[in-house]
Amino acid sequence: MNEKQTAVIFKAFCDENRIKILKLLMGGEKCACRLLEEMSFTQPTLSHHMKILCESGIVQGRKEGKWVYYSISADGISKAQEYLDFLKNE
Amino acid sequence: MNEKQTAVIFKAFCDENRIKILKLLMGGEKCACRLLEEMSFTQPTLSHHMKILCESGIVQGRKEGKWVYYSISADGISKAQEYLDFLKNE
DNA sequence: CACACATATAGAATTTTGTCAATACGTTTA
DNA sequence: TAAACGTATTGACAAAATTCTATATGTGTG
Repeated sequence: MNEKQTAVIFKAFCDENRIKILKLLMGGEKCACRLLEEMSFTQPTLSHHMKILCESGIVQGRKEGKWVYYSISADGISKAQEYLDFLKNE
Repeated sequence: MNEKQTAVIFKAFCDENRIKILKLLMGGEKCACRLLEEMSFTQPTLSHHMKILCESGIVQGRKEGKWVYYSISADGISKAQEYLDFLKNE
């Protein structure tokens, strides 16, 4: 994994609002509209953050009719964990 | 740990150049001047990145005479790992 | 003490990121 | 089919991050 790809993964965690979104998703899968209720910015901004979270692999989206349900991806987190393990044990 | 503090920790990993610096530090403690040789930016820019890495707790600096030796902090990485564990197991 | 060297800080320029309003797209429902 | 609803995209703007040059600070050396 190169430097750029690693940075993309961790982009998920370097913004305060995205950490808050992840906190909300810890309670389980949530639809975008429910996340929006808890955040203090507009719908396009949420959409932007969800894109970054999905690109990082830490979050996954599932479309169902009009709604998109987001949840935390254990596999995505594992990738991040592998990097930290690697960094620690050398 | 609040959202802001978490974001500060992970700032270490969300820039390509900082990932490269961490990679260099994986080989063991290195002085700033040696890191600078490997990077393709100026000395003040390195200084800036090292400040962010130290503030995140992922890197620690040790001053010796004119030189500053930087190394990876296992404790810092553990903090990041704790957060990822927390995120995963809910 | 004066100079050289390693690093840090200040301030400015540039680039990237976060945000919003407007609008497009896709799906459901009347 | 038209309207309503949830989400994504576009484009503009503001804020933050990255980078540079110039300079300051601190430390060792002649």
